[in-house]
Amino acid sequence: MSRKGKANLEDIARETGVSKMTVSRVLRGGTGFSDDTRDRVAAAAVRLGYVPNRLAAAFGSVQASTLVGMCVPRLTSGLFGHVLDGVDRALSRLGYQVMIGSNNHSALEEEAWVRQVVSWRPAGVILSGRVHTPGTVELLRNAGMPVVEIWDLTTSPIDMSVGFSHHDCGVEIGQFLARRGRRRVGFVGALARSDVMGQARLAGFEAALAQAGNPLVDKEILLDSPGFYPGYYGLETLLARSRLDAVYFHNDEMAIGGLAYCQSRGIKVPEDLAVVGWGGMEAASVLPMRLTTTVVPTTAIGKAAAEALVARLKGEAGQDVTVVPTRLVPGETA
Amino acid sequence: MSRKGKANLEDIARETGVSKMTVSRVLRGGTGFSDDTRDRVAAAAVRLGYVPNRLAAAFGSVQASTLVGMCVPRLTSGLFGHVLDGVDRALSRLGYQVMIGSNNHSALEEEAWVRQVVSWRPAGVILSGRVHTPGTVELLRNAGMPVVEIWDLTTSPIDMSVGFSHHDCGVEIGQFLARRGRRRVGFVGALARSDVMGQARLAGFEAALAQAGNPLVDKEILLDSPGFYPGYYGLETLLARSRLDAVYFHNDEMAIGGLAYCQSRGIKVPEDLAVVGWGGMEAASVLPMRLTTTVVPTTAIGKAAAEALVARLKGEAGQDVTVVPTRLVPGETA
DNA sequence: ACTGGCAAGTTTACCGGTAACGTACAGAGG
DNA sequence: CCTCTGTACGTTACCGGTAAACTTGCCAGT
Repeated sequence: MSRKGKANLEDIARETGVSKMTVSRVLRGGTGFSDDTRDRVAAAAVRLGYVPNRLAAAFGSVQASTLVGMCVPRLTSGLFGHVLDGVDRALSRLGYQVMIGSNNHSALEEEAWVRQVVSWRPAGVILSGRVHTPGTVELLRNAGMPVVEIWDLTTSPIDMSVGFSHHDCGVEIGQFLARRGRRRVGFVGALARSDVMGQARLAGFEAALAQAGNPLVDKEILLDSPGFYPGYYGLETLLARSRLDAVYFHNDEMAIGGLAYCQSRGIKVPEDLAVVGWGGMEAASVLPMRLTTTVVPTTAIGKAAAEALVARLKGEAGQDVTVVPTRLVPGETA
Repeated sequence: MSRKGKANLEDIARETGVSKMTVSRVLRGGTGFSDDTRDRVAAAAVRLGYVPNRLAAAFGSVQASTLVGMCVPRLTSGLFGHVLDGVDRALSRLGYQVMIGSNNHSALEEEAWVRQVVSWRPAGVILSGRVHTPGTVELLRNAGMPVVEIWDLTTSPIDMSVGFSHHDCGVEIGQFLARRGRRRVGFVGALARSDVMGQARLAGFEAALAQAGNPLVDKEILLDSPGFYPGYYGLETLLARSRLDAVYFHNDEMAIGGLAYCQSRGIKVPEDLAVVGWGGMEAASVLPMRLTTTVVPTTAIGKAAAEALVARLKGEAGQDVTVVPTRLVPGETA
């Protein structure tokens, strides 16, 4: 055995009396060897406790990498956990491994991550969002590997895009509230400018409200991360400033926080105030009062992204832009 | 430039008029070169758009890998999302990359994942739980790399262990309910036998109740995954069978489902029925009624695991077993 | 008997770094 | 003037697999 005490192809070759290359072909399930050779090689591999070396494989030939990089804004987000799950399931079934990263909603942190991951020469990369630094784009273009941008659809992707339009989500809710006769509408958000996609929802929302003749009355956008407490206090702040009959929240967590505030102050939902969230987190559907929200097909997006990536790797012709539609699910809060 | 159109060390060396090795040393921030050489090499690297090749680096030398594998039971779990975040933050700050996997609470799936990840010759591996197949253990021992088992503490780890005792969590809640005078206690769980750690909590819970003289009256363990609906219907089934004054749930999601059931049936919590969860999910603390639960320091566990791993890699003496204690947080439901 | 063709291999030349070791040169010390 | 020492590099030999080209043996067809 080699000096590291670990068996390699050459050790198996020596054991079996064939060449290294034949062992390589057998272990990768290729052709060009007899059944007898196959069995002897396989037996020797088990006997010697051979562990394949994907480092050497990926290093030696350009297109042998089975590594895929995936970057999400925050790993603690329930939604992205499901996206990640969809990606991981689809890819691991096809023999790929996933290297993760998070960018904290920052294009700069994303570039830093891309720089790291590209140095591993992955087969492809999945990014979240459509906003990237010029450095990121250049790096990925030069690398010449498939790139899938998920979550926020873009018509001019770096390479491929899978998701839906955040802007349209906002429009849909704006129209929905207008149809329901809500006239004094507000918004509670978080992460300030850094969450570009939340901003897109707000922009669509404002546009739809303006179109309907009842522009957004007031908004409260916290610097915090979009959780329960910011929802609670954000609504408190907003209602202290403006009289409203409907509030659209950054996401379901914040909306639930808002509902808690309403309950604590005796504000009747939906009579006095309509509450709408975004995302479709599981908890929202078992609350005493089912939240009106936009359900995002998280796992499906992950799966579709993985499949688009692999299709491109296999040279199959796929579409560059895949729309995975969201669904407005009316609950009891609006 | 080389045939692939991408610059490598040799291209930079040619540009700069030094050797490949000197370029390598400069780019890795070593010693043995003049300031002038450093500047010229760095400039050439930028000019040629050099992208490091970690594949070659990790392949060429045994201890150069900056890859860490991390396997969790389910990527969709909110708790593990936070653990993953803790791991990722700590490791990426130190220049490591994380390769993820999920095993769906199955030791066999875990072994399949370990087999894949080990073939990338990572610097170390983080596993969730203490139950592994003999194949997994052998594979990791032979690989001779640091291994951290997190989440469920074990006194005889493969290598290192970071977490807490699930059994003790169960004991603590059992004693807590006994102290509060609950006499007819039940349990609602999920995932049947496959979630070994949930089983451990149940075992500790039963032991503590028996010790207190009021053994567990009844339990309902579903085959489903531990979510809101299984909590709802699990409690319904259990209460149809047995009269109870307290129920311990597999986790907070299920407990919240149980609370929803209580609300829908007019069961008064905690007067008629005490409800206790496990995990400390954020949503549980903003419900109309704060859930009594065990809060698990998820991010801290991830961070501690990452730090233990890196300490071992750097040859620093660290402890093999790190306890990250959980905290029983009494709410309004028990 | 000769040739062509195929299955079943072998041989060789890399891939891009890094460790280990070798060496040229400048300045210090005797 | 010569040796010694340290700095700043250069050279070489891998790491373990893969692609591509080449060889061998066997059989069928003419």
